[in-house]
Amino acid sequence: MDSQPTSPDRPHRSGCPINLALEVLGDRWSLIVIRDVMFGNRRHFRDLLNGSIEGIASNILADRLKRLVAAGLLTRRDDPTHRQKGIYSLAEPAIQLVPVLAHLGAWGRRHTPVSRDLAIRAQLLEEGGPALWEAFMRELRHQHLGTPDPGTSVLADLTAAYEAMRGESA
Amino acid sequence: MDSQPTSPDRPHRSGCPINLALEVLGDRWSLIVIRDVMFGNRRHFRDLLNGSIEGIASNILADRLKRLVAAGLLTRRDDPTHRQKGIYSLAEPAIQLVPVLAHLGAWGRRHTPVSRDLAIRAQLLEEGGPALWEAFMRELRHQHLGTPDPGTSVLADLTAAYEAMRGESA
DNA sequence: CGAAACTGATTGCATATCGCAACTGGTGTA
DNA sequence: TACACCAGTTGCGATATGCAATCAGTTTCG
Repeated sequence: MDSQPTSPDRPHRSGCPINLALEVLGDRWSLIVIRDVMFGNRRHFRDLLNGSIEGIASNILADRLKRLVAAGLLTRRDDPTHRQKGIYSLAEPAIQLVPVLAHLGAWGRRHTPVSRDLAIRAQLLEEGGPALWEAFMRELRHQHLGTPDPGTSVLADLTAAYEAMRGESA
Repeated sequence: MDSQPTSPDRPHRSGCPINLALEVLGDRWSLIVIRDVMFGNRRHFRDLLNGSIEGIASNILADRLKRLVAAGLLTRRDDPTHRQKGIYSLAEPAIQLVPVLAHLGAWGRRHTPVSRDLAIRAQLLEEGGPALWEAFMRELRHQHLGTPDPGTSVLADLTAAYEAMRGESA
């Protein structure tokens, strides 16, 4: 039984916004899972487990999904095509992490030894700026919350750029 | 002997910018320490230990300072007024976390039960936007890296607002 | 000088979490 | 019926955390 740094009943360390954000997201896996749901559109347990380039363990994944659902960042609903499967979706708070992830990616690109193919999405996201983030967030709301189709697809562009970059260096 | 999730010799989980950023910052204390150096201008071990509203333990603080110095986010120099003291300063990579912290604070303010007084700085930082962040970063470079005095002081404004808010609710 | 207070840390220990691998019980497919 | 696949759990050794006590060197002050 994995329990976590911030269990629902534990008192908060402080009322500071940065601290409280860290109490939810401040570990080595939570944002990785959100990233994979967001940019990789991985919606099932197995997708997230097998598609994880960082190699998340199944118990950690199970625990993080549980926690993130409890924290209101993800929602889970049954998959109608498979009785056992659950479909995980981003909730609005997670969608509002787009600017955080964009800046975090930009920082990583500048200050850590990133690989070229994996950095291209961060670069496009950074260069697109707040306008692109907003478009992306609209798209995520459509995909995950069922709001009207915004028409454009930032995600497709990001994925295409990544695939192109991957093909190039292969 | 505390060692840490990302020791210098351990291979990286992946070359993804977000992952690599998380390998440096993805724990419950690293960004708290950076926040306190940045916004609280705490430059000594004891300042950080005693001033910590979240109550960081001394061994964790010692370990994080060591790690952050090793990662190039902080620098440490001897204090000329006290042979034993070290003065910790933000290095450029840490200063470039300002937008990340601003967004993270904004997110926390929106989606977690923040306290009013501690949220005011996040609010001002959010409302100020990128222009204010740049001014703040120039100020941090002056304070921590010894670049020319930019004249303005964002930090003073943030601190004053916090003090005012604290006095109000007292 | 010498005691007391303060400095940046370190140590020991109980508890919690992580990472890994094996496993469980249920489901879809042929 | 057999088999591959599914979400998720369990057990366990290694590692990290939280807490209190402690350490040795430094400064202060009588």
